[in-house]
Amino acid sequence: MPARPLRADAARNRAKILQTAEAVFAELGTSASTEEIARRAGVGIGTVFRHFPTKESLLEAVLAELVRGLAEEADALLAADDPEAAFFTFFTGVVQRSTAKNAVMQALAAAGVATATDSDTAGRLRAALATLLERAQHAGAVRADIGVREVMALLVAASRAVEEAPMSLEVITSGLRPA
Amino acid sequence: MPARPLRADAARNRAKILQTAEAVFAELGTSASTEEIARRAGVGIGTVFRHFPTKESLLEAVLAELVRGLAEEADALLAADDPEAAFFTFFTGVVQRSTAKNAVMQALAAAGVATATDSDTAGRLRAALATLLERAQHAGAVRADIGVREVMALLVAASRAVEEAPMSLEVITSGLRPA
DNA sequence: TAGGATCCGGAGTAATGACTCCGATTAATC
DNA sequence: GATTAATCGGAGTCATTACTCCGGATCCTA
Repeated sequence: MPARPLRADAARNRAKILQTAEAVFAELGTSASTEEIARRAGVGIGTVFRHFPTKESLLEAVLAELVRGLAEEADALLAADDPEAAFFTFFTGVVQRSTAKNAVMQALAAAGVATATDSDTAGRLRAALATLLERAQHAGAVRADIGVREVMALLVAASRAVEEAPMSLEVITSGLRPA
Repeated sequence: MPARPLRADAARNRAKILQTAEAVFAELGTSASTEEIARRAGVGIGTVFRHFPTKESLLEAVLAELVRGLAEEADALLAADDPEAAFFTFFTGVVQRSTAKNAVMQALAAAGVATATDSDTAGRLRAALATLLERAQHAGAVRADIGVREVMALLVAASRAVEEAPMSLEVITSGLRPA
């Protein structure tokens, strides 16, 4: 993306910071200090702020990474044969894997997804999810009166609830099925 | 509760602070500053800290108030005839009324309810909710494989999801019904 | 209504956290 | 290996907050 490619050490640090930030935000919440992230990443604070001039921009970058992962997953499932399995695999998969990522998921919800992430990726996720949903609805596996918006809200809700009571996921997915 | 009753102005201020704090936490999140609360309540910062020596203690007090309200509501519904209506009235009522209180609800969930509140009130809520749930389950209106823990987790989850997508409440309550 | 106990207000303190700056360091190029 | 431009590290700045302290205001009692 930048006109000149990053120097080797710069690229290494940038990746390390991003990866560490994701872990720290997940563990300590989005209010974790930038210094903590720098320490764990093994770099100076200055380095963090050169790559991400603002704490918010760092959060956005982490979010973008997350959304990209989700989008890839959804894309992959578009090829599946069984629309019901595809949809519910995505749903439960995301929820179960996000057990530790709730702080970020929360920020994701608050930011409305689209605004915080580069809209290409967010759009891809949204589009893939929309297709998964439509197919599942068409196959009669998911109630017809909800949209992508509801599914995303319920994804976030389920992710949190599952931490408190794992059975919640079952309740929510069962609620997604036609009455 | 205190050996000596509070002076009139002290009692007035205490109540005003509690009430203001609930509103501010709901509007700005639990990270809202104590000064903001003091300003809106029309008292000095010192006054806030005399009544609640710690910000955390203030949050706990607000939480206790909230839980007390919920407990009363649940108690009131114990007298109802129709177990199904009683349970779902409580559930949807709490969710819809909590639209603005999510920050506190969240803290409530994080604190595990029982720890943060004086356990009497929390216990009362828990007991009343347990009864509502059991009766509804006995009447075949709610799936039998969940407990109070799940219901509370889903209450919080639904409260958040409803803000993003109102239809989510429908999905979750429908998931609570037997398969 | 006077006296004393209680309570109030808000300037001040200490700690924390986001962000800046620049001398030291390192990677790319010859 | 020498040069230079990009990058790094972390001490320092500024703003924000939770919390303290005490002179003055307010309430209760006799």
